[in-house]
Amino acid sequence: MPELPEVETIVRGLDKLLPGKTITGIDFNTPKSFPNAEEDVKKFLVGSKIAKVKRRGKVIIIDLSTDYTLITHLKMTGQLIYRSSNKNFGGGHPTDSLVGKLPDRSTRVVVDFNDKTQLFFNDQRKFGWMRLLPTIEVPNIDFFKKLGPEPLESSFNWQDLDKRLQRRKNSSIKPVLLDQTIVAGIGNIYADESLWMSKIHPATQVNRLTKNKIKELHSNIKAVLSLSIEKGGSTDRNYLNAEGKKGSYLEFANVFRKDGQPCVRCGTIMIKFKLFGRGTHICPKEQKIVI
DNA sequence: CACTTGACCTGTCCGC
DNA sequence: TGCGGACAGGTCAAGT
Repeated sequence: MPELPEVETIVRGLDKLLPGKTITGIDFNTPKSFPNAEEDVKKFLVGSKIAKVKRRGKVIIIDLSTDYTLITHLKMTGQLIYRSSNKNFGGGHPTDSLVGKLPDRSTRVVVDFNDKTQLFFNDQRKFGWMRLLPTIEVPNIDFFKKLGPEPLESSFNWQDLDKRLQRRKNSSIKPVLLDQTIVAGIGNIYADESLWMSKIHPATQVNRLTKNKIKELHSNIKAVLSLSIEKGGSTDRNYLNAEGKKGSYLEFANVFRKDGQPCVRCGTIMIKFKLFGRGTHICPKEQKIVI
């Protein structure tokens, strides 16, 4: 589910809501979703205060005031939803979020705070996880060690992208964009969108891309991710932000889930097909494979 | 090593 | 309505 813009939206929401709160309890019963031993988690977590919520790539990092950190990967269907109270739900209160009463059957973890508010980690497909680890260990986990640069940092220039893409010069561009060790945070939606904007066929070999195309792709990746953050991310089916609300980026998408509709640039009917196991959307006229 | 495929899960949608 | 199959935004491990 969530890619960089969705994770960024959740993080911004949680960072406004959580810092300063003290954890008074935590409950989880799906070992896959929280692999630490329950007694360790309770011992190290209960009584500590939330210091800061941030992210790296698609991983959410919740720093505690102790030497511990809670990290979460939402994978396809994970949600982190904060609730100040359940008592208004089901009654149609105008400020209610779009989810119903929590916990529900996909709730994997519940964190309780001192002011009676709660954080729910919901994950229908159980691909996601939450882990508690010493803060000093966070940069050492495999995922972070191999992770590529943050595409929205101003230091990430087109030459960086070029150099990293060339490590996979015989591969098609789309799976390379999805590879988190090349660039962090791009997923299926924003790969399709940035390739459409750059008029690049997703199966094009990296070594067939001109420097100008890579320059264009670099700037379009930044543009697409920034616009989506501005719109609160993409809600296709599962995604909700920290307050349980949807994102509206898909209303502004040009190609993702737009198969059967005319391309806004040239009017050609856009198509969807499977590429390396992923649903892939293109304008068949403007995105041609360069041989 | 570079590259591709399948597995991990559950829910939903579509065609018969 | 029921049933089987395909599909879903992400990563890994295992295969070639």
